[in-house]
Amino acid sequence: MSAAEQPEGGVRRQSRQRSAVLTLLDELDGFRSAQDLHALLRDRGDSVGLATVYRALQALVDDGQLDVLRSPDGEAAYRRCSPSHHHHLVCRTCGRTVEVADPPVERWAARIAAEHGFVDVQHDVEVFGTCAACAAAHG
Amino acid sequence: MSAAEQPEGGVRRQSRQRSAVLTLLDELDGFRSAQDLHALLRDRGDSVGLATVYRALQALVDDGQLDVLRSPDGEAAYRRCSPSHHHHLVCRTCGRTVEVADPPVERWAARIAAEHGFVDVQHDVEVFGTCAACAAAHG
DNA sequence: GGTGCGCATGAGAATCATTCTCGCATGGTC
DNA sequence: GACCATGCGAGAATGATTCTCATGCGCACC
Repeated sequence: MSAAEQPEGGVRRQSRQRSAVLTLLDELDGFRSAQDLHALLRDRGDSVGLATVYRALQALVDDGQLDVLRSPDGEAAYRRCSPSHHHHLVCRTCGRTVEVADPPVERWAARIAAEHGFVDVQHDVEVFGTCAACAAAHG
Repeated sequence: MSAAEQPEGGVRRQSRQRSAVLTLLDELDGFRSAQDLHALLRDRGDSVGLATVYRALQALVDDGQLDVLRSPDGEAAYRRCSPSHHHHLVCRTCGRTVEVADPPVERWAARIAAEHGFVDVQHDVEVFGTCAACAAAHG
């Protein structure tokens, strides 16, 4: 833990557990917590250790194959998504997620940062709401 | 935990510890974690329990006097700020923060949500970067 | 097809932030 | 000045995530 940050790791080995995690995420369309995913895997018979789920998720995040979201109570939620830059519109009732890619926000963030002399800018945008289906069911 | 969510609390009592937390936050201009704040209070001689710091912070957040930010490693960070709606531009090196209030993003979020049939919309935007001072010091 | 190396796995312990418990102190009110 | 609810503090409890370490197994090579 002093210097080398393994530039491109070694081989990323294929394993039953990792494909199980990825497969499960492919079938779900909302953000799920690591604990949730672990429970779901157990349910469907794919016995996987909790630590392994965390490791698999981190590896996938590193690869850019997953997006992470931190719920207000501190739990991390993961979701399979396209590798290009985008943001999320999340239903706070059913968890359904829509990927949103919109140049205006990107430009806005860049402009705001530039105005204040900030460089090397990243941004983080999430929009929460109630989707049409849930709003209808609720009313 | 069944029904009553004390609508407007009772009396919010004044105490040495609460003012100490608020005073400290007034003097700092970046986001600080609860643990940090607790340590700082101890350092300056204001002996305050950790639980009390958390309670005070939550009360202040409820009052809208503080903003909360969740760092990627799951720690919550707090900062004194204006009560009106705004977002933050945060220096990832020194933690310096600039409040940004800009109508375009608000409109963007509302539009995106509307396009997908979402209602009752909230959004969460943070912009991270390196401020001019830190960029200069670093290069 | 067989062998070996090294990363991956898994169970449980460890860690860390946060919340809860409970008895005591004290602010604010009458 | 007394009373009662709310705040305090120390430490235990909780819950998510990470670490440890012995064993398992994917994959490259023969």
